[in-house]
Amino acid sequence: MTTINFNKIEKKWQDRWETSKIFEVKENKKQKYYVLEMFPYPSGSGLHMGHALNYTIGDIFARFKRMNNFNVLYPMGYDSLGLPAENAAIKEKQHPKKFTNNSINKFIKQQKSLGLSYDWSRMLKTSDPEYYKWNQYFFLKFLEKGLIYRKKAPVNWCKKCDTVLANEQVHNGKCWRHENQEVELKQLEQWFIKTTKYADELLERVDELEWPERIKTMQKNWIGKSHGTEILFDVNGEKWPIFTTRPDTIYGVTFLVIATQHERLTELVTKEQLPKVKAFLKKAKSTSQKDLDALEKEGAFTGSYATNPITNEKIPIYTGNFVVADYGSGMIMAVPAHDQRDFEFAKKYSIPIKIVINPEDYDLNPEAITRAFTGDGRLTNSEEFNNLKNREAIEEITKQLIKKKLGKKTTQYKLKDWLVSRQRYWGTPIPIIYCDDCNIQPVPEKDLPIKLPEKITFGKGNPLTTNKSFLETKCPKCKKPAKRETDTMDTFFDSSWYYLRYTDNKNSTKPFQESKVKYWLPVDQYIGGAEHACMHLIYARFFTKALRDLGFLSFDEPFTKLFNQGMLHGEDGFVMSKSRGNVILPEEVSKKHGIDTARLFLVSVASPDKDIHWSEKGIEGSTRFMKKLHEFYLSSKPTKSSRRLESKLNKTIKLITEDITNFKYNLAVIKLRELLDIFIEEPSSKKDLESFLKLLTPFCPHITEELWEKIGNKPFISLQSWPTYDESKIDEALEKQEQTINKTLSDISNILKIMKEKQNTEPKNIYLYVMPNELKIYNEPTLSKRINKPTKVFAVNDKNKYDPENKSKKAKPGKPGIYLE
RNA sequence: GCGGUCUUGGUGAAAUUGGUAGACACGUUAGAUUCAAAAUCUAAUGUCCUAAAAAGACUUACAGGUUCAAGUCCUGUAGACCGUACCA
Repeated sequence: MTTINFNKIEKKWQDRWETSKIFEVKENKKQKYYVLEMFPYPSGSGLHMGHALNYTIGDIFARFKRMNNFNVLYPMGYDSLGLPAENAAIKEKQHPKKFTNNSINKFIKQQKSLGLSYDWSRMLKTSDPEYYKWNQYFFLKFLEKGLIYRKKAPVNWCKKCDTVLANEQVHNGKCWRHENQEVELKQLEQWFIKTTKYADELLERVDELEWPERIKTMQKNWIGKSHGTEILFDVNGEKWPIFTTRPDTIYGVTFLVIATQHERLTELVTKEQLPKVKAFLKKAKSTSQKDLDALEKEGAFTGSYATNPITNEKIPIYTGNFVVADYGSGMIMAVPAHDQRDFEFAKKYSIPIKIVINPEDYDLNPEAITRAFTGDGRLTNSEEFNNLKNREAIEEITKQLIKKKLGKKTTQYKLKDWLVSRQRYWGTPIPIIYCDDCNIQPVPEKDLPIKLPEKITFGKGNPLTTNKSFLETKCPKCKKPAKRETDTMDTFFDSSWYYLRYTDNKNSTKPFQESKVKYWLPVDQYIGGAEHACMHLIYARFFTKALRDLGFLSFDEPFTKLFNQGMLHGEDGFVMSKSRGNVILPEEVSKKHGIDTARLFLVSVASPDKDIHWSEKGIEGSTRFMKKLHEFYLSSKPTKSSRRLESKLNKTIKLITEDITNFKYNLAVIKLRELLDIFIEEPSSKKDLESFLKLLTPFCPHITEELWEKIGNKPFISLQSWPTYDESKIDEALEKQEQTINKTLSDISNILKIMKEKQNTEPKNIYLYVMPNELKIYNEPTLSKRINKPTKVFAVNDKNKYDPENKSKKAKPGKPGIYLE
């Protein structure tokens, strides 16, 4: 038994790949293929097996496409701006830049040791001013185009930190650093991008994407287009629009509810009600929807009233924590009889419940109902609309509202405009200057990038607000002293266009050269987790469309195909993560088993779109395979391939090609295992031995390079062409026969076992009775050898057969009668 | 609350359009090899009935339904997970 020095082999080939630059690409005449994994946030703890799985999935695909003669762009970069670096700065007193660069270097080293075939010359980091300069540039372009505006929006505020907290930094309504400090909500003027301008296109084009259906459904629901009616309610002499999909229930409206986070809530709160409302608002724990839903459905009376435009009834306005501020107008008309949440709210605050729709077969009793009736029926208590079917009433009532100029038909989206302002240091500075005289001024393009100052103090507020050298500047218009914007951009801005920058990552005069983007884009295969279904993937799609309309691009969708990999779980069954403490490090696995073994194991456990469970025992199976492979190739002597091997090989090439194309790597590995066993049993030609290595090389690139060289070839197998198959060599009948014979042999051994155990007899001769047309597939010497007993085979219609117990009657097609004596 | 996903042997899992459930691997057991062990090889291995299944019954979280046929489609129940807009 030879031991394989995996690590030596790995190092050897990783070095050779790097020095020969074989994975670096340029635009050429070949057909391009762009494979991209969602770039990582370089966390301080480095990458674990879960990341390794993600990149292995992409690397296999990139290697496969490369061997199929595509010009493959396969780059890697780092989403290196963001909260964790800043948290580390606060907690560990380390500068975010240093923290980030250390993390990136660690990531690169680890990724290289996984044997990933990236074009490293295209690497990018979003924390590099040469990158975020273009964030600022695009921000200004969007501003010019009218895609950006300012509006008040709530933030989580910690008094002790004197700063805004991310939802993640709020734990049970308390600050992450100050356990006793209740988080407050504060309204701040912030920057928004009009993503809703593209809502329709984002929705419509979902259908043309080759993405998993569930992701497409999630996106559609996230955009959430719905048709309805906007009704104007009179509040203190002003018309407030209210969006509803149920104008048929207008006669049943007994109160209005405004969102607790509504910009104009305070205008509605009367002096008398102020203390009550304030007390209620304090219960809000953070701006996150999750936290909001965890709260009991509650509200408070604002003290104001509105007038129902149809009935002219005076109805109270409440504020409630179940109303979403950014949807519709942030205020709803409540119909307790026909909406369950309104019903519960009305019960809680003793608000009247008025029935305006009855089911077809009986009348509801307002005193007796225990829940809202949300089904269809006929109108009641609705004056001239009584007895109308409610579906028709939606149309009729809307018509009348339009006639009276009290409402209109509208479309609403759940999709909100994108709040890009962040009150943090480690992000792209928003290129805006505030001047007392000239107001809000964009930074001139020639002054970009606005770099983050290096000398800063952490711990109290946003470091940018206290940094004079950053803050103080001159107004670009009147040249008087002015102040810079201290908000930075949401990092989703960075990740919305990075896939474009890879095509031209060193360009210092433009974000990218149009011709390069035209050659490489769109991304043919994007790979990443389903957690990005709604946010990153919508922002990136939006960005593409916005840049298209600004004349930078000439395509509509950034990611033609999308693959969602599953998550890696540790041996304890939980998702692998540092905080769980169940991480497996690639370095350690590599030392023990070799990285090829780990790659093979990771993709063979289960279908890559499902969650994968790591198993220290399970990887042994892959190790055995690698040893078997290595040993076989070192001792193999090429001759001429047998028919059986040729059939199996050609069929396997065909099937594995399909499997890899469909990301069914687990099935491909199974076929490779079966194929190797045939190679071990049967004679094979040099060409076929080479084909096997080619099929395996996307999965195990190092050992296959090594064996490719050992059997007398020049490097690199990574640059070889994918094997083709010859349909005429695939012999399905041969495989069927093999199955039949195996089944028969297993039956015989079973009978032998029983006879030995129970009767204590050991038959000497075996007789098989088979269908006459199947006679040719049973080879007597082979059978005798495999059973280790003399075996005779008869056709059931053979008059001279030896069959004392008439077992030939038992024979069926594919299943012979068996007699032993 | 809204939206999405999952549940198959002792374990990880397969099952392309609804068509032989459990491929492949781990583990376990037995045998071979060995002074012995490890490694390797060979065989068996869903559950139950049975002396024995080559020839019985049952079996894909649970309860129903559609169908000649359901792990797969539909309805409901239970449990687990993901996203929910300042984590990326």
